[in-house]
Amino acid sequence: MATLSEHLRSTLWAKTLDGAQLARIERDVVERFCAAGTSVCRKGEPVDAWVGVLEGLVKIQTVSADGRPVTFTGVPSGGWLGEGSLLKTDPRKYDVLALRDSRIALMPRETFLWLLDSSIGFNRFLLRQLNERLAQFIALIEYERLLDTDARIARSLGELFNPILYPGIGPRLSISQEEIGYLAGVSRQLVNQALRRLEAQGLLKVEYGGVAGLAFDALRSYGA
DNA sequence: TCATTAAATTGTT
DNA sequence: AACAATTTAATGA
Repeated sequence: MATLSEHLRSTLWAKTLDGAQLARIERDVVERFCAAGTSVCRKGEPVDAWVGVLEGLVKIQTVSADGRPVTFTGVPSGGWLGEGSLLKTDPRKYDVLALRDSRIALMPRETFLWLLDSSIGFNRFLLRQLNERLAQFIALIEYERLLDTDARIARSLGELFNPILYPGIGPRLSISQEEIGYLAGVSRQLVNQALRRLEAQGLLKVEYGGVAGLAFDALRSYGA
């Protein structure tokens, strides 16, 4: 199993840092284990760290007034989240839940702000990530109104394979159909049927415990 | 290495 | 939601 240090060095943003910067990151970032089903951080808490997913899968969601959970997006290995909340002083506006046993990295706010002041490469990474996320949420509104099961699942998978936000993903995504259901907000049965239809269209391959060979672009624009 | 068992996941109703 | 079939992982000979 890769160490925290190895994980940090392999992130996109760390590649642009010099030795001294990297040394401070490795000193300040702490690792936390989150078991499947437990929360990584909760809505309403003060935001004191940038959150990275070293291994595993988490989802970002809020709970609506009538108690119905609404998932915004999933974040797999290699993803980082919460930079928006770190730049403001408001409490966190959403829950982050671990869908699987996950190793989580926490970069203290102070370190995050220091990096922001000292590394152009880090700023470039953040700008790219914020821009990508914005596009993602615009697309989300579009699909929310379509309410088509196949399209929602295609979009969810397309997000999880977004190479800009989540560069650590390989050609295969290990995710059960049940987990896809949680992310897309549909039942496992519908996920199963939708996956078969998507497979029939050549957009992906259904495998045991995961999906492979995804046509990333086609999935993201599915139904459009 | 192989056989057996348990656990996880999938496919169907 | 429940059930059966399938795949993987774990165990021990």
